[in-house]
Amino acid sequence: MITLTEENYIKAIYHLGNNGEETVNTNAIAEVMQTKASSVTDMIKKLSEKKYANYKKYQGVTLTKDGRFVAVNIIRKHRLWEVFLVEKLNFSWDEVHEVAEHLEHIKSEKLINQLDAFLEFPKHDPHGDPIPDKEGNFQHIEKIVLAKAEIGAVYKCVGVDDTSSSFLKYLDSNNIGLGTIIKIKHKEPYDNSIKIELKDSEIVVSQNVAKNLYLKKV
Amino acid sequence: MITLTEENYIKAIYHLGNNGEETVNTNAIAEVMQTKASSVTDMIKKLSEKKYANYKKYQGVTLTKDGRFVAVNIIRKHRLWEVFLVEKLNFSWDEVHEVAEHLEHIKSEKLINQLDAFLEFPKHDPHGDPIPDKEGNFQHIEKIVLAKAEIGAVYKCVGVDDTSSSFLKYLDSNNIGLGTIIKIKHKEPYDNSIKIELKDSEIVVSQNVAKNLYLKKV
DNA sequence: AAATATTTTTAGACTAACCTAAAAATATTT
DNA sequence: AAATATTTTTAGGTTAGTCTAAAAATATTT
Ligand SMILES: [Mn+2]
Ligand SMILES: [Mn+2]
Ligand SMILES: [Mn+2]
Ligand SMILES: [Mn+2]
Repeated sequence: MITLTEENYIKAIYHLGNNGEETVNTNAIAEVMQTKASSVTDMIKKLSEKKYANYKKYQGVTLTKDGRFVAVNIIRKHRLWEVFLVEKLNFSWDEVHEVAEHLEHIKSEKLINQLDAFLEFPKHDPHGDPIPDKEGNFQHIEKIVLAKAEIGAVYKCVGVDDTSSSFLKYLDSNNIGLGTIIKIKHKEPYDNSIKIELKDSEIVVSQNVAKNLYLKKV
Repeated sequence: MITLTEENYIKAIYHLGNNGEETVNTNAIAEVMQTKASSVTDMIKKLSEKKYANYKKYQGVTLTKDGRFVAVNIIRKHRLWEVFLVEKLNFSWDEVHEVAEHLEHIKSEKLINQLDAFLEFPKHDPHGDPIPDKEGNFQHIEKIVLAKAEIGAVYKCVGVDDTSSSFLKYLDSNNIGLGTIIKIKHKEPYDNSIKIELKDSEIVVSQNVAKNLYLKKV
């Protein structure tokens, strides 16, 4: 049996370690989990005993194969529920994350596989993130961050890094969504802001925005 | 803040007390919650402090108005999710209860109201139980139990008391579902079994079955 | 390479939800 | 109305997940 709290730690370790590849340290986990480092140490020990994590004192933590599988499965559920909320229940993309944080812990194979079918096996969630299949496989989406885009080139928006409501609402208010086509007009060296051309407007976005919006060349 | 465990106790008290009307005693709660009486006492005290229950030592417990509202809301969520599972995800009526036990604790007003709309405001769940609206109101469904049906009369099946998978599968295997029309042929005084006529068969059901199937005269 | 700073772990405590065993209250028999 | 049985509560303990404060290990500066 795996608890809800254990699941959340595993997911945090997976994301912090760049999809379960790198070692993650205690303080980083404490920060995203909103707890103290000492609590994290306790939990890492437990995850290690349960064979979800590899842990050597003072040396950080990585996920085992089992741990990665747990993580990918929770992410699958999270993202499928996000699609459901947007596609079927008329949520907007800035409202789904919070609810999906809870729905992702419902344990029923049949539920999630039927949901997947009901949604017609979507490949990405409302933020452009890939949805793992039953076996835990998913494609890496090709994308670059707006901050590193070439001047003059034309791109399609394919994802966001920050999924906070405030960022997504900002994008909404500037008519930027997944699929939106933009052209890079100018990069301002002074503050790293970027001027982009949209369908019928031209706007300047801050470095902060430029670091959180993913693009693909068209 | 109300915990998942508190919610489950409140729901149990509501159901045991005949929709929050009657006093419920400690042992009865312990039985349905699968815990010990001493744990129940602890929890009742907590619910009483939080104003969800009225409690006098040794005198059993009733729900307050707040407590009943919590209960009805969880039941609303439970039953809407059951409808969703059957109508949209192709679950059968004997598979939904378990999953709904978890889904009923997801806390999001918007989620449940949108789900309600998506399902087109269903009035009952897959077991014939009424679904409370946003305000917590629901109609009492008129029904009698098969055990008390009149010989010779014709009825429609409108609900079940036992929602266990084994009972529901038994009904399935005998082609009895909600909406099925039956005629009462004979009551056997020896063991209280009842002979009923279906569309193209005649079967004898045990007292146990007769006590768990609800009917309405047609 | 020593001193200092940072990170991580340990030690000991707290709360929620549970347990067992014993005591107290209430209900039922005699 | 006593005696007995049943129900409920209390007392004290356990586990998961958290905390603070202090100790230990590692990293960075001087
Ligand atoms: Mn999300
Ligand atoms: Mn997402
Ligand atoms: Mn149910
Ligand atoms: Mn039901």
